[in-house]
Amino acid sequence: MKSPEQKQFYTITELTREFGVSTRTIRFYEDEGLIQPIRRGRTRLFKPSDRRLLMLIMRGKRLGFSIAEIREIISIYKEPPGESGQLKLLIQRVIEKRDQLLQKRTDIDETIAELDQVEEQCLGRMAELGVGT
Amino acid sequence: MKSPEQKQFYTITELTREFGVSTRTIRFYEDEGLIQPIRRGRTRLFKPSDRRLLMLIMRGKRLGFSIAEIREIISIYKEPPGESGQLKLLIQRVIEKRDQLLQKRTDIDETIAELDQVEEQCLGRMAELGVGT
DNA sequence: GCCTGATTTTACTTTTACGTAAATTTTTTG
DNA sequence: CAAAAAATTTACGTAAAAGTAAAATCAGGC
Repeated sequence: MKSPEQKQFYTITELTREFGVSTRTIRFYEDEGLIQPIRRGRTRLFKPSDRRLLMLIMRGKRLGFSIAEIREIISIYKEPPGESGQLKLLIQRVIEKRDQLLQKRTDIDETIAELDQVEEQCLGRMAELGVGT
Repeated sequence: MKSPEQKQFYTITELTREFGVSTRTIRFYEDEGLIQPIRRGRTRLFKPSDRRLLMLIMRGKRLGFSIAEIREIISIYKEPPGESGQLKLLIQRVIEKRDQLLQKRTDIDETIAELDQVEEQCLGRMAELGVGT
């Protein structure tokens, strides 16, 4: 059995529905060089690899990365490990990005901890008032 | 002994240096109602509480939250737990924000895992080449 | 008390990430 | 094949988050 729904190609509107964005947005990402759908005539055809790139892009957006930063991240995945000097550079870039992400995770954990405190206070106050949750 | 460097007031330039932003940025946050420094004449004086708010703002920015979203988060902390209905609403808002943050953390963990893989491949390739890290 | 540098206000500009509209294909469907 | 629906190109518009410039004002040191 093949994996579920492994389509050859996706149309632009299929992808706008899946990711909840407009055609303008997807074409914008193409203009920015983040994806390169092939063409049949003028119409764009998106391969599964384009779809995976879109998933990466959306994830980057959720994390507050700019298009430029998302481009960097994508290029890290693309880079074919070549010559030794390049490899060292690539590792440097990996380390940088990971540090950024670790900082973000710290920020998130702190914020969640604070929100937990607020919630606890609320629940305590509600218990005092004799209110059910 | 008092805690280290507990100043009464900070000037705008002290804060720009500490947070690595411009005066324009700090005034912009004031215009947006995120902070409310007091005035001596026309000059702004920032209290430790304003400084703490700026820390919250910067953290929000690092996480890719918009000014509007940062305003929401700040207002969660400010909200004095009042009446029962309000408390329930506040808890709802806490839960929403926390869900957003948990999603972000998932995104981060996935991205870090992928970066780790890239790094491993690089290191493997370098070992093949007989190159030291 | 004046000079120098910091601060403020006002207003126009810029960049990013798309939105929107119009005119033109292109594709699909009856 | 004709009509409708979908996709494309081109171009201008916009909101958010500041940048920047100019002119005026203020504060602190000598």
